[in-house]
Amino acid sequence: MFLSLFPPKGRHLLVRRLHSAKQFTNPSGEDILFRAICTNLRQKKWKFLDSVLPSMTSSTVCRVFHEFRNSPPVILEVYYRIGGVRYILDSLTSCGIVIHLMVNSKRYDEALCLIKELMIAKGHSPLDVLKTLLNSQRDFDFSGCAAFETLVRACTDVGSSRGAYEVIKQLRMEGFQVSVHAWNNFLNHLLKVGDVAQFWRVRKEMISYSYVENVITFNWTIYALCKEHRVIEAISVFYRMLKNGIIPNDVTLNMLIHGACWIGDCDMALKLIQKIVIHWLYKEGDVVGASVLIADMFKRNICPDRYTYSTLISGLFRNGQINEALKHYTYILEKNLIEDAFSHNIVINYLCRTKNISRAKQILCSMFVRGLVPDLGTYGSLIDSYCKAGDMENALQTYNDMILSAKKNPNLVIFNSIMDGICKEISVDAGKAFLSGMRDTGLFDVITFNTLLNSYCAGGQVDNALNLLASMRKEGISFNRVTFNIMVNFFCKVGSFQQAKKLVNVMRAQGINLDGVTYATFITCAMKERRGAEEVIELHDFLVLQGVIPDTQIYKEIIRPLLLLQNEHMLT
DNA sequence: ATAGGGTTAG
Repeated sequence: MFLSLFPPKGRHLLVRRLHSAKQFTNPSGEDILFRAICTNLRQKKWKFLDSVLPSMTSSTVCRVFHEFRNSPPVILEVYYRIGGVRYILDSLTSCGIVIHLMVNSKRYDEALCLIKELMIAKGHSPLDVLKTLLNSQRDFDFSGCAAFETLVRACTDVGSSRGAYEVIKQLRMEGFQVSVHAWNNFLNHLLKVGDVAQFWRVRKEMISYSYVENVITFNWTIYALCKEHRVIEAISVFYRMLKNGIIPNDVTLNMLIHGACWIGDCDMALKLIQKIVIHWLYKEGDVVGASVLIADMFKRNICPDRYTYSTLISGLFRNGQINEALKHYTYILEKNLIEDAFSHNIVINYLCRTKNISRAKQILCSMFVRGLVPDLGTYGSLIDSYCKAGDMENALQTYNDMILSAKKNPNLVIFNSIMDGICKEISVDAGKAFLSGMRDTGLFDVITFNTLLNSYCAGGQVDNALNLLASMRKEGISFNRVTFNIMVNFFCKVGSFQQAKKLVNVMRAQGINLDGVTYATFITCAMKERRGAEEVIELHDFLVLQGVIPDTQIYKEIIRPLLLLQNEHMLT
């Protein structure tokens, strides 16, 4: 088999030389191998690679890539034949070439994978990878920003907001213009991880570079304002959008409805639904060419859809307008406007949150009756509420029903719910075993680890907690705010406020902002520890200086009285 | 590309 791969002439000699190349990794051996590979590749004799694979080092691969740098198909073929990442991971140059080629041939997922491996398995920083990509772009005449933008995406995928930002900044310094698309993706990521403050900074920066916002940018802006309950401003952004000649779409409309529900103005939401988005525009009178735009929206069939109604119902529940919510739910049931499980899930989830699991189960049954298949969200809500109620038996029963009767495979969220239930209701060791099962399925994330970490901390198992943190790092799972909050809580609870403060510094250095939970953790622990007023206030000052917005309730109930007391003291 | 439900921390 080995022999048939060689050209007949001189076959014997080549095999012998190859054989010695295998045994003695001297430079000439590698040279012979390299030349043999090149000759065979030029003749498109791919199978030759398979046979010499055991003798190929990453430096040979790198030389081959360099040799064929102007023949992308050859390099990609070699890359796949040698089995992908592991043979080239040691050589940043090879990786740079392959990433560019993958992106140019629109194999984004594979490029993403390779970049992530470089960062996770090899520990290269995002800026290291960028440098490599810039070098190979220069050395091999690649063009465009697509490879760099894939790197940004890889950073956000592994949870490194800071890495993504650094890459974008560095690219700017190198004179590259990242696309609006890439900025939008990054903005989306910041909203996803809940870093609204950073969202605003990045958006401002993007505009300061005179990027033209498109409909997606505007939609994210409206969404961010709605999330912060700044609906009036969201509406004014909507107007600005019209003025800029950017036609809002159904997503824009649904986001505004979302915002209206958040501030409890469901009437406004309803009006938006009835598209009264016209009367109202004319009344404001400041919209140039509104009629044209609105006519266009009509043409594009922007009307209430499944998102609209589920957004509204969910908003009503959140505002405590239960009857209103149920009224709309019944309405869409009667009118047969429901196409999927979503609206049912919202009701089920409300019932679960209010510990009405039996009624939630009734809705599940009614879904079957209506011929509507419950989805993972339906089961997820039920399973989680059983777990939270400490009823692992029913949680696992529902889990089995889902798999056996509904033939649905659990997803990450459901695994995480069960993980939490197991840790809290069974044992942390059982949780650890469950994690290894999750690892086997490839479904685990930072939440999974946080859940187990929290259990270790709650049980005072410091060594296990630290080991878990180390393995997170090894597997490329970035710590998030919750990870830090768990550790801060641990240190505060054992009275090591100094350690907890050190952690806060690490958080800040990693670009993770503190939040109300961090604040509440410090202050409530200090109170429980019966620390003196002076120390508690000092902690408060420290946190405020770190940029945290104090939790309103804690500030009112604890800090303000302490400050008043201190003032009185100073006066007397 | 973007929007609705379900997972971790006080």
